Amino acid sequence: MPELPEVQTIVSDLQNITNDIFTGFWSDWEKVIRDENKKNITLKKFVKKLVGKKIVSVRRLGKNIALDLNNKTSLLIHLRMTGRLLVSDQSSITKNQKKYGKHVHHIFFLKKNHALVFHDVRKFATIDFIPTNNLLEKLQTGTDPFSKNFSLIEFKKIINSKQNKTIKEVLMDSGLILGIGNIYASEILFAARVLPERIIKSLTNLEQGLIFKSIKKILTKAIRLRGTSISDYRDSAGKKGSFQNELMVYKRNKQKCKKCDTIIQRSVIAQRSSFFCINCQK
DNA sequence: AGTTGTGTTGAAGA
DNA sequence: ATCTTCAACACAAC
Repeated sequence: MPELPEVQTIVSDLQNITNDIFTGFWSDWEKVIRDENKKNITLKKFVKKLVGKKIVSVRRLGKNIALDLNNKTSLLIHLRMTGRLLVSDQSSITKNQKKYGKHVHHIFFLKKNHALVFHDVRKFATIDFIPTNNLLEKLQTGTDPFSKNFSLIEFKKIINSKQNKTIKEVLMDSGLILGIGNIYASEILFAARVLPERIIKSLTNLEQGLIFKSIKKILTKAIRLRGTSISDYRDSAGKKGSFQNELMVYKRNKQKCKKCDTIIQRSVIAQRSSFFCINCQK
């Protein structure tokens, strides 16, 4: 679930740990810890590089969380599907403890906040240790919807580079636009009154403008409501967001449309579930 | 009880 | 090169 609004919420929460210092690290799934060339780093090496370093800033880069350290390196964390980063003030979490919670796979120990606990059911999340200067070149090349560059003209240029793709695929292509996943793609297209299967070249100028506006509107609202907690997503205090209460179509197939009572349908586009109202969207 | 679907993304295969 | 498929893993729902 962590798409842009969820990652943004966590990054905002993690401003609390800026200026804190790493005192240790534990992991039982070290294969996801890598260097800038995506090569695995041994736990020993990683700990040695990390301990004593101060967190100088926490940033969102697409769906990634960057923790910048005071030695010109950064931890680039991607939560993938089920990752959670929990700031713990429990002194009960100690380095000597043998067993943590069932799905806790990494723990960063901190001087002031005790610990940053990394919970990940499916173990897909990644931790990359990268020189801060090389961070941007290691990332997806798409434009962030909240960057200054993301104008209507730029948006049109981006989507029209994929004339024969469906609008839903293009919205979710992180090489083009950053941060939109399966949930928000469906919600944005409902707000824009455009069906997800529509091919780019079939979209009118008006529809492209509506989709552009809906991207900002839906993502902004979702950030305000601290994200969508359907299954795994939690903020850094372990609390749920509340955008799941505002979903118009996502996972609402066979239910009535909140606007017109038509039954919401599900279809598969590029191997991903898509949800839409055949009456509200054209 | 076995099968299917799940938020992501990059690596492998065509 | 560029496109599609699949693997990484655990679990819930059917």
